[in-house]
Amino acid sequence: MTSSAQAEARRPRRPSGGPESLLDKAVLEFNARGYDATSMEDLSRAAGITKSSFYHHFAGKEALLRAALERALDGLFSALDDPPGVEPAVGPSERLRRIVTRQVRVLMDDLPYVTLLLRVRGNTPTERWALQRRKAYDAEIAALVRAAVDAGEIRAGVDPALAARLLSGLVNSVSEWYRPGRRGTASLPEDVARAIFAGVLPAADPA
Amino acid sequence: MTSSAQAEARRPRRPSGGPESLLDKAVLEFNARGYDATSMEDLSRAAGITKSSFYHHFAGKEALLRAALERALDGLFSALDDPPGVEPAVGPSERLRRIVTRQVRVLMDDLPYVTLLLRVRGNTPTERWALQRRKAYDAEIAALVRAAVDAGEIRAGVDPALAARLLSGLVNSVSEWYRPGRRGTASLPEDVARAIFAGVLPAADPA
DNA sequence: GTCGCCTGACCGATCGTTCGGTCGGAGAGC
DNA sequence: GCTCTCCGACCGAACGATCGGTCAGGCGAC
Repeated sequence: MTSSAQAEARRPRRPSGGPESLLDKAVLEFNARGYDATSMEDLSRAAGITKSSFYHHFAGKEALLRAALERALDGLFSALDDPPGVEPAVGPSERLRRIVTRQVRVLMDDLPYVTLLLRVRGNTPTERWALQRRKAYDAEIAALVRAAVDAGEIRAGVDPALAARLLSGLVNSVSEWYRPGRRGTASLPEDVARAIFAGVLPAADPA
Repeated sequence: MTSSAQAEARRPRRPSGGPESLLDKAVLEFNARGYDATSMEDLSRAAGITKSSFYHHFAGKEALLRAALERALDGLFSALDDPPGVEPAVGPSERLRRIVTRQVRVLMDDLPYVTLLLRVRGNTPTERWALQRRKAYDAEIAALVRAAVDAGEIRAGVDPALAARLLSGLVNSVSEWYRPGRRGTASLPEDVARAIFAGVLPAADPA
């Protein structure tokens, strides 16, 4: 670094803020109105530039969607593995508990991106590609649930396929109401995990 | 009935099948592609008539949505009350259990309509109206959850507001994967209720 | 004839996208 | 220090396509 200008040079000359900032704003618009109902003019207005300027940073509307879904999927799959340095879980049930808490955290951190992913319908090749990757993720969860049932860690009579669907539904539903900055959400990942294993409305212990 | 033709006369001269059949087909298209991404031409093609013929039965696209959402909301609210002749539940917890099972049944019976409702974003006055009615429904559920916690029927430490959201999320997630005609879904309403009160993955009893 | 149902042709508006051109800061040459 | 050139960011105008919706009329049953 011969001068500080080298590091500072990343600052854009105009107020757009670069592709990352544009993507952030676009995803918010997509979530507010829905992808199809959001026009390129909506996006450029939210970004403070003209429609044609937007095409200088992104190839088109679908490229924007692709970039957003990619980020969401990467986040999701990162929840499958323990962070480096952590000793592996003892059984499938404990592994599931860790995944659930991590997935909720991903959902909270990348809320707009994951929300967008969860609403994809499959209208375009990009959307179908995302749907397929999401299906692969769900299959991993389902396999773990099956392993936990087979290991005898789960009460007899629970259908693994149904349990896996309800588990995903419960976890993902957080995206429909969680908003960052809410008080009392620091324990949300653990709260959701507790709801999975003990019930959303567990009966009171007989006093 | 002076002749058998009288009963048969309901059969249309042309293949449309009347407003109800049109609404059924339209809702299926809405769910497959999303409301905004579905054009009136898609709808008329699915119904086997031309676009302009469609306007003979419905005032427009939004009227179609309104009729569908109305049906979904009526179904939802019908789950709040016991059917006539049934003695009332003893406590809020038992009342919640009955509502959950009935709501799942409504979801299974009117799957496309409820699915459409659960995806509404609020872009038009009709959508905002539906969102408002749905919010009122959720408030009823939340009040019941609070009552169950206050009555001491739920394990101490459970946050009523969070529990109500997770409950709705778990129940409504059924719409994302349930398809009529699946085997082993006769017990689904009770299975979901069990997951709410005992957990999606309840720990095995120590043998 | 009349009425219910249906049709093809057409409307203005808006869609995602493209294109030619403007603007201003950065770097090179002197 | 002062030009000259370059280039990335930006813009206005317009493209063909498609959108939701309209309209005047045809056709068959009663």
